[in-house]
Amino acid sequence: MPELPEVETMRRGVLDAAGRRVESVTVPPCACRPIAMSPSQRQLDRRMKGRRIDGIDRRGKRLVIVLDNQDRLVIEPRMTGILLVADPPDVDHLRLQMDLSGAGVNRLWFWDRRGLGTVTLYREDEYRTAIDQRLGVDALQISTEQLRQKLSSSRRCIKVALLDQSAVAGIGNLYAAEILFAAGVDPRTRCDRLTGPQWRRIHDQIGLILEDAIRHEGSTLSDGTYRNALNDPGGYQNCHRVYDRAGQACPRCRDGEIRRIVQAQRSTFFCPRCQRRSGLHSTLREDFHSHDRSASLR
DNA sequence: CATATGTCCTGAGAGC
DNA sequence: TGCTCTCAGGACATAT
Repeated sequence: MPELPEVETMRRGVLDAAGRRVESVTVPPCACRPIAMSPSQRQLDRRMKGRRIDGIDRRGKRLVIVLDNQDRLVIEPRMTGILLVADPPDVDHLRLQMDLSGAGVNRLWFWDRRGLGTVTLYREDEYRTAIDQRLGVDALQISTEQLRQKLSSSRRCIKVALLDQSAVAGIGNLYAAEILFAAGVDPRTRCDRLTGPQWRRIHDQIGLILEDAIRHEGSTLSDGTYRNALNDPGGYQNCHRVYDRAGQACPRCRDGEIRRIVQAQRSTFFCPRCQRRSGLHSTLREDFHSHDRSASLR
């Protein structure tokens, strides 16, 4: 389920494509129905052929390929989409192929088992209105004050609000759970009841957890779907402390059990002992956070 | 306006 | 063994 760390890993994995020219954009023969693509493959090919790739950016969970005429190809991996320069896990779910000029990395593939991903080519002004203005500040760029300003008047639970891409872009279900655990905040806390220190801890942990996950090249869950551009699994799944660990002992307090609840039709995992609604926290909790920080930087 | 719910999709795993 | 059912959660459309 690519979230910010996985998409950032994809971006880094295909950076070699920058500076090359697009030779063709095609849909490989595959058994699946086509993914949502706009405009059509024929139009994509026509508009991109011969263009130089000026940059490969990321905004939240979206990968943005910037062409020399300032058109932008936006790839949304959603649940199972990945970008590859190596051979794909199978050829049955290849959705798009981009052939590039030059030696070395001269082919990019978008592979997506479930096919919920999308590929869209925007002109510069379309990109501004459809992507730039609709998405919140990237989770790695947002300040504590910006985060607070966006969410502190909301009545939603903090876990649900963190998934709102128009507030802050890049956090999904998995990292929301890990961030709130590290921040010691109960995921059911309403945004408008969070204290200043809680907002600060949440903001700190957004940066620390996401950066740590990027260092580990993202999370490859038990279904093995997520891969980096070389088709290698990530490593951050071994660092998860609450996600998909219901019933296991809490890695911090050891006594409590990780609980699974459902919020907005999505699983939330947390430790009821370590994650409190109250803004007050004990000395023990401070120890937890300083320990947490050094662990994250390891 | 803010917030909540339904929908798409495929394959893994559970239960019988 | 093979069938049916449920679930995973990204983003958006529609409903409240």
